[in-house]
Amino acid sequence: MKKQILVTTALPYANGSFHIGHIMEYIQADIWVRTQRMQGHEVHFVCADDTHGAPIMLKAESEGVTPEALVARIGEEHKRDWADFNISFDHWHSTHSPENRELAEMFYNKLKANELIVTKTIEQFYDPVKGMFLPDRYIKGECPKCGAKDQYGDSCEVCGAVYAPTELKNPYSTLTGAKPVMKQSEHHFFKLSDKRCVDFLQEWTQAPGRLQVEVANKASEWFKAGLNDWDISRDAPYFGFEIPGAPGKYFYVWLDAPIGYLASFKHWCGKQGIDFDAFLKADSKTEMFHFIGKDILYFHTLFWPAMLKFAGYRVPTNVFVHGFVTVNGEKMSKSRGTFINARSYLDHLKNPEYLRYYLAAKLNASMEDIDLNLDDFVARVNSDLVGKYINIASRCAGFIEKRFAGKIQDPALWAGDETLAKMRGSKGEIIALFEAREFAKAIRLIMEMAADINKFIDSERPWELAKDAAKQTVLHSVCTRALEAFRMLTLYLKPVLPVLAANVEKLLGIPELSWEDIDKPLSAQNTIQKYKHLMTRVEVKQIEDLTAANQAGLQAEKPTAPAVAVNIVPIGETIGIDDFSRIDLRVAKIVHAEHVPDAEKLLKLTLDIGSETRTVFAGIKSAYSPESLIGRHTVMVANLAPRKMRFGESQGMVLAAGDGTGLYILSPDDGAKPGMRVK
RNA sequence: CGCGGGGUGGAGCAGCCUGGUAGCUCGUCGGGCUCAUAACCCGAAGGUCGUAGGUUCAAAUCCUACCUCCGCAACCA
Repeated sequence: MKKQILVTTALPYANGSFHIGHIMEYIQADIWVRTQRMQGHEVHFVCADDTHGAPIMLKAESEGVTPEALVARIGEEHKRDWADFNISFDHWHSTHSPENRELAEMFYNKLKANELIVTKTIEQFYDPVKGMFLPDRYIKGECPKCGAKDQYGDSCEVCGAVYAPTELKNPYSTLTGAKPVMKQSEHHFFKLSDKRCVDFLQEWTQAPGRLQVEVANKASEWFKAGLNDWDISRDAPYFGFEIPGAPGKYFYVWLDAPIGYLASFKHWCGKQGIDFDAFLKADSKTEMFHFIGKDILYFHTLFWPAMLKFAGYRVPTNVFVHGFVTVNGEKMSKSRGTFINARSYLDHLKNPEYLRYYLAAKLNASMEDIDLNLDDFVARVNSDLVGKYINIASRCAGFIEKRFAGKIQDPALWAGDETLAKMRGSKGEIIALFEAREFAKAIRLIMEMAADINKFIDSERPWELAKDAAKQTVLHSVCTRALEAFRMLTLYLKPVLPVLAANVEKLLGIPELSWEDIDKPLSAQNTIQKYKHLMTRVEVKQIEDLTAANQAGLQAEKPTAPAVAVNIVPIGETIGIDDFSRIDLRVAKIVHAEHVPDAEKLLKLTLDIGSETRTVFAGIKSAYSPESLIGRHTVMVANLAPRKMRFGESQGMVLAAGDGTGLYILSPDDGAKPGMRVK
């Protein structure tokens, strides 16, 4: 029976370019979607840019453009990127669209009619200079426990203390440097704590066989803690949709983001003449799947199903959760050149199918992180794809083309071949693995078959048969069977490698392959074309260039960034000369510098100040390597009371300038000697 | 004791649910072959399956504790 399926991937936030983490999700979903389509199912695969919220508003402001212009520009870039990775989205929309506004308002009104919207007055930090409420991420201050400066409102990265933003000492807004004040505001909440929601979500998330077990476990943890109401409004100024009947209040970006799935689909329905309402109605027989990363589980397993349910729509059939991409075993890092964005991959590696294959060879249905190991990437692609799989065609197509005028042997002569029959018989297993998102298992199975065919060719020795006029029939048979095997391998790999498959279809002179074609072997109708390379190997050099370019790109970015946004903190209160002279500043020579194990921000410095040496822990790891500091002169506060830290005693403080984005230690002019007083 | 997921030959992974001589790809070494994009085929070396206990006739696999790595931590997006 033909299924009707709606598939989405998580909406990317429209404030930056795609990196391979985004692309991994799209590739995973795309392989799954293509598997379904090849079975003849009706699949609608949509996504959109997530465009609202304070960060986009502020980024647009800093660039001197409107938010609309910013998200339009990013949207165009996104579309080019996914298209170049052969992701088969039917439609790509934007949450800043008429459809989304209409749907968001409707959801809100329906939830309100269901008595699931409540208002409460809350207190929040407010930046009086900027005139806006501040999300926690824009507030910094001194740690209430250890006094470390420039800490965020949730925890201290120096001493590890955890606290609320209101406990920060000398808090300031990272936007203006102003001291934030507490201000009251009325917010709208979605009553997730309502018994109807809790009961429904309990049942929905814990239904056997629906969510991945890890996901269901995580959800049950949340139930134990109790569900809290969800704050869905934000105060102006905010880039988003104004809440109906609540002037100055806007929908929180996360409210309209998932609705954006439906907005995108609705737009697509309009173009295609599909009945949107019938597809989405509560008792619809259609299916709906969301591919997401583990970081946004909460939104997709709690808020979203509850919103759909109580607005009277059908709920997701399932939510497929994946882990994160690491590169060479670690989180992507700009300084190591492993922060690979989509465009730079394409510029250097050219062929998106390398990545599609590599990721497929590693992906499974769990939410484990997946590692892109660059050495392994080269080995795997070259060995599996080129050496094993494509090599089969390369070994045999030439014989058929040159010696048999491109015609394969009469199928009646090899119809009963057991190896081929066995390969055909794997169809069900392979489709099942793709559908279960066990791509790595499917690839292993397929590559095993490719290895078998290479062994077969090797044992039959077509190159020797070719020299013997009496053995032309055997030669014809061997090459024909190998090519038929190649055709099947191509079919099995088609969800992963759509472009390569299309080229193979041309080579073999066959129509577009779908799953049922497994039973339609090559025949006299097909003419094998002259073999041309279907895929070139990945050169190690290309990978080196990619990482080098990423590092170079980072260098180039640096000088421009601070120029746009230097955060000037207001001048402090006036002090007398007496106050100043109490601070004993000395020229210090950094005689040694080293990393502190387990410390995220600290370097341990040994300073020579003439009369003695001091040990100082400085929070400058992010900006300096120890090697680059040794031998330098700088300025330190010599009479600061020693402070015990987790890693030892810090006997002073090194002076450095910074605005939260960069960090620059001070240096005296040449000639200054350790121990000289600075005044 | 915040939560989740890992730790298997040099690298990347499978096996673990349903205990029973440790498997795949790459790399290394030796051999073969030459149709093919230095490819393919055969063989070898290399592992106390993170550590310590426990259950069992038998544990990579089940249980407990610990060590360690990665990621996450809703009222940020």
